[in-house]
Amino acid sequence: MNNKVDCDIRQSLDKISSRMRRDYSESLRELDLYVGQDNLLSRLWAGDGITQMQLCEHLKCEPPTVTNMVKSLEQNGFIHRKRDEHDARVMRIYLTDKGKQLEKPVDFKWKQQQEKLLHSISAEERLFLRELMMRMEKNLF
Amino acid sequence: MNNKVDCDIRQSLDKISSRMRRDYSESLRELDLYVGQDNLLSRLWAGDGITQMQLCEHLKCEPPTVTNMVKSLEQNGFIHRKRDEHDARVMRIYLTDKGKQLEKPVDFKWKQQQEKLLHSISAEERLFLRELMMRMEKNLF
DNA sequence: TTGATATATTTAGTCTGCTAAATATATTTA
DNA sequence: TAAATATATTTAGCAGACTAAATATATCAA
Repeated sequence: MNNKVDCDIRQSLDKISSRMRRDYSESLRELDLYVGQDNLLSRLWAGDGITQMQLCEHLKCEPPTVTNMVKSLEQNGFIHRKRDEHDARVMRIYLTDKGKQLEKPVDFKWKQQQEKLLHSISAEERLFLRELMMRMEKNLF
Repeated sequence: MNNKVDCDIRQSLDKISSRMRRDYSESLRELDLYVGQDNLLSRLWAGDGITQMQLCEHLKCEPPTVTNMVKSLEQNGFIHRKRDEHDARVMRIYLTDKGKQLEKPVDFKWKQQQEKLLHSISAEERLFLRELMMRMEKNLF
């Protein structure tokens, strides 16, 4: 096994993902969003009124991370929090109108970023790439 | 073009890299390192006495990031800083013995992580994967 | 030589992440 | 019912990463 190749794959992965994150982050600033917040909103666009724990699970991150993101999004008026009526430990997160209106522009930016990453890669190659990625995911989780 | 596939590739990439980062981070804590610091040290193992600007370029990050990483590594005794003799603006970074000794254990952990990611993927597949990644890199930079 | 510009680094402040510990509320069990 | 345990969230504090602005030193040009 050529170890140099393995090494380059990992390093490449790191480089690609950090660069994408950076570019995407910059692009999202035009919408007054920070990278990561789009993913949280994305879950809410699919249905809001969910709890912070559910957001944790979806974002695959820890509770304090959600607390901070939610706080920041609320301060910017994209969402609001309401305590659950039946369980006072639980906070439920709802979109504001301002938050709802972000769906289309975020989707556009996402697709733009997507196309930048993959434009030189054919449909068949994308399929194969996706399959390999899913195998890598399985290896990690 | 199937948009769902495109979407999954990006999301997959995000998931894989953040999970790897998390796992690797945890693994590095056994060596009293934080994720990212290994990469900085790695550049020094290839030759120390370089400037912070050179580290920036290698790590593809901004100067304040290097300032903070270097400060933390210095506080933990892995490196030390010395002002350049001919240009007083420049700080040069050197490994301490403690820093030098980390090379092998970090390399071991890196390989471990590498193998976890790729173990179900054959040599030919790795080659192809690497080629695709390099094309994606080109798309981004 | 003085003034303008360029370069290297630091400081301050923000966000995404994390862990550990605190708080508040629910549930279970003795 | 009271105490122990479980669950949801917050707080505090740290790291990587960023931008904008400050600082210090070099260089270049009039």
